[in-house]
Amino acid sequence: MAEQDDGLDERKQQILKAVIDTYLATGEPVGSRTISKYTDLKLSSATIRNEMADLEDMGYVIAPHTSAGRIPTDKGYRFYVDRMMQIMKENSDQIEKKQKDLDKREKELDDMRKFISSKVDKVDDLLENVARLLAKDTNYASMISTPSVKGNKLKFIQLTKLGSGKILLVIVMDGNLIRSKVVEVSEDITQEQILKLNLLLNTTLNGLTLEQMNLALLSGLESKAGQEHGQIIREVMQALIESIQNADHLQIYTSGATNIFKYPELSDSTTASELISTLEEKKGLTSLIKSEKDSSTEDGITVYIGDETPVESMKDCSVVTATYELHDGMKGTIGIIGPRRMDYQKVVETLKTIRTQLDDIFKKS
Amino acid sequence: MAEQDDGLDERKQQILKAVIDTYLATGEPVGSRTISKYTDLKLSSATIRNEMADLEDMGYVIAPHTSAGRIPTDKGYRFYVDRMMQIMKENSDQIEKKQKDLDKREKELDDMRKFISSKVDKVDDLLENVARLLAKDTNYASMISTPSVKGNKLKFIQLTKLGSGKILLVIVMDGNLIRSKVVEVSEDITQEQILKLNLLLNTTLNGLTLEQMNLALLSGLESKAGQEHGQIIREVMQALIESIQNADHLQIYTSGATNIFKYPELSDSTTASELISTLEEKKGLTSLIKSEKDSSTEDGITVYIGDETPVESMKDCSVVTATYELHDGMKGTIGIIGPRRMDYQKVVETLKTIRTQLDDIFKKS
DNA sequence: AATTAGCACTCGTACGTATCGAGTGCTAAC
DNA sequence: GTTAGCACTCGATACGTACGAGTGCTAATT
Repeated sequence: MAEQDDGLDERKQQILKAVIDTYLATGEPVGSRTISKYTDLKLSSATIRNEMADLEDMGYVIAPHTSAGRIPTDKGYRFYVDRMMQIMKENSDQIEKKQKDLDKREKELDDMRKFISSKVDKVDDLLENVARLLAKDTNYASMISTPSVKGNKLKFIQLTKLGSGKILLVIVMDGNLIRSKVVEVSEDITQEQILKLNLLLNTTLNGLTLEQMNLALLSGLESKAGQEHGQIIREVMQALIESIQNADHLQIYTSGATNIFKYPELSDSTTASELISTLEEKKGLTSLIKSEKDSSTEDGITVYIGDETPVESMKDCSVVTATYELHDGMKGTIGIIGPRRMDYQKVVETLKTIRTQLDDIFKKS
Repeated sequence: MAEQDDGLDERKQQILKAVIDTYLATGEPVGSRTISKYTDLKLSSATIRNEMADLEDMGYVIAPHTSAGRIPTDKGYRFYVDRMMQIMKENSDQIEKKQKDLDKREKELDDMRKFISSKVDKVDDLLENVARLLAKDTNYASMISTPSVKGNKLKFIQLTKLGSGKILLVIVMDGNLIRSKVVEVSEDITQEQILKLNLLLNTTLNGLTLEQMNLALLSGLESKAGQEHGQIIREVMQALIESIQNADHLQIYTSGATNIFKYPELSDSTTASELISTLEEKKGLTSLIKSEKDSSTEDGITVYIGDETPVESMKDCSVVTATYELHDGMKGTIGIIGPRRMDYQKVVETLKTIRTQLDDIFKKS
């Protein structure tokens, strides 16, 4: 009943929640009268006013100008996200939500299944479509990164003579990921040489992860093979090394960038332009992709509010990211980018179900 | 001296050109006084006014409101592009342009060379970078499509047993384009079967273009192979057929979408949103990709002005496209999307040099 | 002591009016 | 055929007023 951590007593919390909830819905500063009616707590606007003044002093809300209602500050949002979303989770307004959830999930699953059928060699398409789906579903912008394959095990390497001076190099990894390349060599290589090389490579490298094939191992292999087979082999090995090192080239898909125009606070032409640029260019998004550990929430979902985001151009946004897992520790990142006043609850939920589904898909393949 | 086609005498043409030129530069309606000073034709503003009134009657320019200057209509732009740009080409203001051109081209060439070094298996990266370059260079939005490989000849097909129930399928085409896929089959196939199949496929299909491998040929092959080798083979063939038919999946890269914010007439939030959406989604851009023939200009460069563009959301834009050639008739399309008042001359020139460079790169590989 | 009613005050928004100036069309003079 | 001159139009800009939502504070109420 009395003061809790952060000095917010029960009632202040309720009022803060009310402010944020209605602000999320309307996007406009919310006044004391509104709350006095909206909530079940039977309090007059005057009382609310006093409390809100306190909340403002404590930095949870702010009034854009003297005679306007209050809007949440980043601190307010943070409190809301950290403290209040779990409470809601356990709470009881799920009667109506259950049904909605079921419908939505059903639809999502359906959409997903369509793309599962198009199998593994189209991971790219799958991810792209997931991004699209997310964006359409949430009305925010979405991004998704291809999972790292660094931890993937090598299944099979094959060199094939293609014609004069050209050799086809194919690398197959766990999860049926394929990388292929045509290598041009200065001299011809004999059929026999290729066969031997194939054998050597497969016996030496098979089952290793890309990580384990460090430079030392590979260049050791290169010189060894070169000793036996000469200069051309060295060229081939060099190409192989390059291929393996480039195999992990991370890709990022985005969708729904234009959703930001649905939120006036982001529609201003320079803000929008910068935002869309970073979404288009993709490079800037890498800082959102998570390394193993820093999953701040237990379930690998992170919420960045306003300035907290590592991406400069998203200072006026909030970003929610989740990781999905391929198999052993290979992670990709999904992200939702929207206005500060995004529906955090819905986004977190959506992200969770999508993540689960992706996990399932990849585990099967 | 007298009336030419379209009823525009020499002087009217000069005035029209002046209007358009200064409007391209400023983006604001241009008045009679401005032109009277700007041009070398020694005419008072009053005379210009009369001429401009005529031009308005004929539909080449329009006044946004009573007391404003004139801006070009689509018809005006069209005339400008069709008639006047060749003239300028031959004209003499190239003294200053030459140097600028040289610098620019040099820079472009340099940038290109960097990416040529990264060779053919990165066509995608190359094209993406060309798009970026174009966008940065012109300050408009750019798009570029991967060339069709329908006309590409098959060089090599290879099936490899990968493990139980899995077969690696690799297709190599002219220009070292590779498509690969892992095929899952219900039963194991023997090593011997695979070798025979490899032989059969290569001897039958080698040198054919993807186009020539029509369904009839392939399914004939399928049943023939199936007869000899049973059910599993049929599955493999089926996968092959799919692969070949999907091999030509066209990709489109875009860049600089946010450049449109540099032009107020496109910055309005709904216009911008629609435009950026179609650039982001890419699907809508396919109508810009050209079939062989309809190169309206001799050199395969097409200029769409305003409503002329086949893309709905670009009604307020102009679009200039060019085709580049891989080798035998395989074409890709480059496009620039900007405001009606785009610098047509510069864009056409830039497009031409880029196209030439692309042609060169691909001819070498 | 906490809550509430009441009220003066603030400030953003909408709207009407006045002013300004760029540019036109037209007429008459050259 | 060209140009000077002038009345006129109309968007843009600035300013003043009215309105209303919402506040903060004080005094009354429970």
